[in-house]
Amino acid sequence: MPADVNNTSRRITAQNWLQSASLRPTRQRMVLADLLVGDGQDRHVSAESLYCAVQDTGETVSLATVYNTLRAFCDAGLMKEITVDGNKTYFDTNTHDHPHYFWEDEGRLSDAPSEQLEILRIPEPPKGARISKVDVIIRLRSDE
Amino acid sequence: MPADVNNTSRRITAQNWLQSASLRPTRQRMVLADLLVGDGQDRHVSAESLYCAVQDTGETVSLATVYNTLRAFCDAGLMKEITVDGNKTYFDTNTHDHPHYFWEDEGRLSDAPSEQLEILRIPEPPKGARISKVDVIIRLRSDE
DNA sequence: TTAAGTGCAAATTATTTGCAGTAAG
DNA sequence: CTTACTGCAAATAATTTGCACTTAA
Repeated sequence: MPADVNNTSRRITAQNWLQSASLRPTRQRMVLADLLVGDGQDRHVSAESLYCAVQDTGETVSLATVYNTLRAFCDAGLMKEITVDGNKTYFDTNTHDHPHYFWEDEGRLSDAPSEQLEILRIPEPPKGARISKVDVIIRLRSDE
Repeated sequence: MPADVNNTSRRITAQNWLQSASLRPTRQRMVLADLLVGDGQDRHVSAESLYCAVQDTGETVSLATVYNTLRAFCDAGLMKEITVDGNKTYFDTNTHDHPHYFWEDEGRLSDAPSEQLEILRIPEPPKGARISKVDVIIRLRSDE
């Protein structure tokens, strides 16, 4: 077994994460940041799901602040917004371009193994335009 | 020059299109269907954009009916819903899986040349799940 | 001390729905 | 005739915003 299964040494603290984007470490932001990057795993959340996660910790952050803070994290480049479902906005702590699974039955988003995606060529951008992002979303349904 | 530049012979009439899905050819549906498949081109619309297109023809169809009818066309398999922007729902008359360009500046959706997209391998679905659809969205920004 | 952050309630926006009237088969 | 379709106005749902209060620097 490797020495550092959980990659503790490279784990980013909520504190550092906020600091790296020059965002003030308020109590609310610390609570959210901790839920988002506290264990070093990539997270995919909606405002609502994150709000529920906060409540499970016993802490208090208003729903409006969850919305505003997720926006702030995106503006600061700490997270990326992912559009998969017209009714909800999802946010990803992994800001690199990578494919996603969207579990249609549950409305849940997760990473797809990017090493299993091999794209040889993508359509080139029409003249006058450049590619800002390429989304690959693999929509899943549970077997019957 | 080829004999049939506009592919007239294969062009589907609004009438036939509705008929093929056993949908009653009401005046409103005929107006919308005509705008959607009348010239044999694939169309990408939002409820709002289609509603405006209707008004340009001088015809009248209520916005609610545009919404309901687009839903009905999707339910009948005549169109596909495409999710690219959390604030608006887009519909495509081309029901086959194919890549899209999304012009972020204008909020416009169009087909990307699918022959320029070469995907060698996509992540396999986790056990218990099957792939229902793979979306490839190439987001574009105008230069400078 | 002061600019930024927070929370509430109200506003906004896209879409859906209830229902009474209209039209297609 | 009878069931599906349409249109309006009201309902819904996710997200944003105005503003008075609080807090980090």
